[in-house]
Amino acid sequence: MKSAWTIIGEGASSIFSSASNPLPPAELDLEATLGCGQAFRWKQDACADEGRVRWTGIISGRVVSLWQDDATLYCTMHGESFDAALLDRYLDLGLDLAAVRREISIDPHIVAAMASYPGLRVLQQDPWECLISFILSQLSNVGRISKSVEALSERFGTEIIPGYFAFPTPDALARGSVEAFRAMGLGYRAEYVYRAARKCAEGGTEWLNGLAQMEYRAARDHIVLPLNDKRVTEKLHGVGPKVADCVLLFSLGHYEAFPVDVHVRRAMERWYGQEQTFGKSYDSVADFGRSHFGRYAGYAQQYLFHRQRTGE
DNA sequence: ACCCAGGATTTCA
DNA sequence: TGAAATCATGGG
Repeated sequence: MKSAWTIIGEGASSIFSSASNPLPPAELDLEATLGCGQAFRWKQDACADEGRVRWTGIISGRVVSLWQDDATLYCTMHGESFDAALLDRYLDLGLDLAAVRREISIDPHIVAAMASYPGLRVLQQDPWECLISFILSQLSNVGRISKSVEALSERFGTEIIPGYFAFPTPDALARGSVEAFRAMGLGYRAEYVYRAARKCAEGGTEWLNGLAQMEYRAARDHIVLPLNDKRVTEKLHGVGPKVADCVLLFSLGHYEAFPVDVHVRRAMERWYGQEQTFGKSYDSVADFGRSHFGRYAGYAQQYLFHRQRTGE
């Protein structure tokens, strides 16, 4: 997984550029990628350089700003060094997006979905932050999820520079409490967050990161155990198949994962309901998504999700 | 006041 | 295996 892009400059105002290897606009659409609801901490800068929209967020404890023009992606990263590998991994720049689009272009509906924002990329976020974010996502909405993640960061995370907080480590969150989380408006998800924090504070996050090395289905079964499984005491609470799929897709490189929420179910029934009758179970939709779109089904899912939410 | 939200768990047939 | 009730709350 080596990036095709080169880096120019170093330090706090480095430029992540494509000078010797131009970045096709269709390879990265910042607005679609950072604003489509797969990550929750990116904000558009009100005053952008020369009228361009700039996005600022936190990647693994580094404050990062991104903007672009026709052929170049610019990046500034707060701190002493410019970590190109960090950005490369987060944006998954080693993945040939054009090849992915080609591979999932197997019907008019998905082609139409991709046409509006061909540069929408699936991110590869920090698994721990991704896990908590999507535990918070259940029966919620993108705006509220963002507020909750931000609130947790401000209260339990380290302040990197004034006003910018790292997402809290498992240890930091485990120093909180269900009551405190509730008071912050997390609702019944407060207990899920606290238990996940305790588990990862005590047992580490290696087991979570290690899921990237497994086969997709084995990885999901490792997170979501059957109710009568004897290892149920080790189970994460508040993590069912949908949240698991989000974590596997958005942070662990499992492009086959096909998260099915209300929007995706709606989209699937709307555009594929003729050829396929979906049952009520989660996997009746998710399995069809995988068999229909193949190994990059997760990408198809994200395009359909985005179209269903923003399109007509 | 009413409905919906990037669902999961528990209960009961 | 599979419905149905329950969960806590902000935002439209």
